[in-house]
Amino acid sequence: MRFPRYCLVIKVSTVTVSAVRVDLSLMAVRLADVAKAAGVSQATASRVLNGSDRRPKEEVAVRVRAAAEKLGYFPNAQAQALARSSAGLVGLIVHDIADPYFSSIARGAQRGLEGSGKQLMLASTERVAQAEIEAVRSFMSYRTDAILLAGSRGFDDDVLLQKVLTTYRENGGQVAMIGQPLPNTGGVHIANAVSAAALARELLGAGHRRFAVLSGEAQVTTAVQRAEGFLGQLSGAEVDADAVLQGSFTREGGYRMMRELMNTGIVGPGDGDHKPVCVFCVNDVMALGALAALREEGLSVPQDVCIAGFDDIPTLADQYPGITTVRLPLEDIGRTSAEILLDQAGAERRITVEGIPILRESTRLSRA
Amino acid sequence: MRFPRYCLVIKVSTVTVSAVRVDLSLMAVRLADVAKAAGVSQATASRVLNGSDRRPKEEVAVRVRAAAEKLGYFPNAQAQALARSSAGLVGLIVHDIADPYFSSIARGAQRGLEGSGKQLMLASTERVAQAEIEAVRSFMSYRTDAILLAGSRGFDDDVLLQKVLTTYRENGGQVAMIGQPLPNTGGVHIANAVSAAALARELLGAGHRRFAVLSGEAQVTTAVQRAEGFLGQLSGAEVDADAVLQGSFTREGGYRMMRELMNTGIVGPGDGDHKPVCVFCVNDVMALGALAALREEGLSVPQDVCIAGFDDIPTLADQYPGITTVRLPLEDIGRTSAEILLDQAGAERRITVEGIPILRESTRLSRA
DNA sequence: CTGAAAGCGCTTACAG
DNA sequence: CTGAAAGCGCTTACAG
Repeated sequence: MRFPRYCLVIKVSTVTVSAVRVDLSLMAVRLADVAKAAGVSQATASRVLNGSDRRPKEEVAVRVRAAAEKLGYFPNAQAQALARSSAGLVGLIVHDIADPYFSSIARGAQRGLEGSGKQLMLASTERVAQAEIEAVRSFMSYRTDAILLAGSRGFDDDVLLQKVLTTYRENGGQVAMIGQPLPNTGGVHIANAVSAAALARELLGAGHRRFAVLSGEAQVTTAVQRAEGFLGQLSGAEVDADAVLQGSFTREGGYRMMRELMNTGIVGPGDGDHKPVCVFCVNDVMALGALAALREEGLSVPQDVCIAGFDDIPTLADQYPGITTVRLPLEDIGRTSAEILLDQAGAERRITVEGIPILRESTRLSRA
Repeated sequence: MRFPRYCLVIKVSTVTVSAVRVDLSLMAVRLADVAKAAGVSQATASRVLNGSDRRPKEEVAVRVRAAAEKLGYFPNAQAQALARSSAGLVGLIVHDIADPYFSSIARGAQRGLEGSGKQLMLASTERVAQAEIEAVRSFMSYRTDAILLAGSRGFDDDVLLQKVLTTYRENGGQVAMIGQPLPNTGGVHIANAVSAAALARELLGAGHRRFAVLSGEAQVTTAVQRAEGFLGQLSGAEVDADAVLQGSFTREGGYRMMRELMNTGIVGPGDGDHKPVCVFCVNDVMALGALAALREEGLSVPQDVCIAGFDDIPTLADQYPGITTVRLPLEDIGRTSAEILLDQAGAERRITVEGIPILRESTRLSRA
């Protein structure tokens, strides 16, 4: 948005004559214009309009507000940011805004910011580590008051990421992580291992004895923790998984690994004698991909194969049969982390949330 | 992010001694610091670092870049915005970022901005007209270069919204609409009526003769246009819809209206003699809600009832049976509208996209 | 090619 | 309570 510099404000209004619109406004109204119109100093106008501990006399305030209203004054947030050394901005970094996991969190974050006067800047990094770091840099340039980082990250990226975040914090920026925590960083931590273990316990309790696990890349901490938590619980019950695969932490990854499970014969049409294998996918999106592979082969859930995910993304509400998962209060998580950031004192506050296993049709055993 | 004002930069670095980290950096590095370190004027440093038509000598440039790198300089985007009268920001306003329709568009918009150096500001308005206007005001304050408005809006809100957008444009801001166009506004226009008519044509061609339409609020232009386009095509074929309901343009709305359809007996278990009713929901989310209602009553799709939506949100890929819909290239739409904004000359450019009917299982007729 | 200086639109000690 | 003035960190004519 470009505002010409040297010109007088004639009048801010639009005159419509038939189909012809004559535009009379030439530039944005500045605080100085409002002050002049109200017959006060710029300092006073600022105090009336944009908040201050000093409260001008009500009579003056009324005049200023009237002038601002009449001229259509909008404070220039950039100038305010510069003068105040605070931009009123919060940056949110997600892997993919089109992924329901992240868009739910984003919605929560947006809600958490409501009424705070802060605006959200969004960066969707497409899971590229470099893009994530670029996003942090950009947010630093914009002097965002805080940065919210959502999603699991790998060990390797951490060095660079941490370095830049450290710089950010040294300059007074706040950081909150969602999901996987980074050292010295507050936010909402998801108890992946424990929650996955709870799911395994429920599944065992429901009578399952045959399992497979579809996990994500070895560097994706979240994937690893979920898989390990799940497997740990199994071995505690003296149960071994038939297979543990490792692939991409995405829908496509779930699809491919399930295909592999079918190719190797670990998963196939039920013979009525054995219990179906219960396949734990370390996130819901992967479970959806796995399901697509099963459907292509005409295998039915839960008769031939049982399936479980993790996250309880909103998409699952429309799945039929219902898919067993671990419920995470995604929107709340987003909201809470925004609130943590807003709460100055809570800079280092860290909250841990445990997921709740939800057993649905997809893991229902027909025979005891 | 708060930067203390009166202090010297000692050194920007982090010394790690075993587990103890000693923080030596005290404030953000300014351009003046870099200039001094490199032994040049601030003007020269600016030209080297932040772009300009004037190109300083390479030897000097090298020195400046080295100093910037060494000190860890980050340009202050707010100051740049103030000096340049351009913030490098694009505002995106959606109804609900957690809705796949909007999050797909958001992803596209983000991609369209990639490499342009522009950052995205996001506002999710929860379908509250007032929030939408507030978002525009806020974006105006931040002097965003452009605003992208996604989603259908009602007639009533338009007056206020248009007024504020007009002010915005008068100050040089660009505006693009996605979906429903506003007068004098460029962007990506969705040909709702035509596309819905095309769907009706396909459905008729597939042998359907009994229809019901679940539409959105009367003020939601998109809903009205889709319903009318669909019905218009039917009457052209001398077919009357059994029912046309009007409710909320949401998943919940679809659910309720389908319940009503069942209560009034318009939709029910197939008797094998009649063709099932084909229910057209004016968007996919509504179709999903309608489907949920059908499942609760144990009705099957497409045997008892056929169903069709509109949008082809990514969620549909995981529906089984597949749901007939009208495909909109959501991500492309977002990307294109961002590109339109980036293209200065194209301020008033308007692109129209037609949806493509995709017939899937949910409308398959078993008998010819 | 390079630098001194004004200006972007605000806020906020500091005086009055 | 109110105002004059300096300052926030940049960019960019304007001279040299």
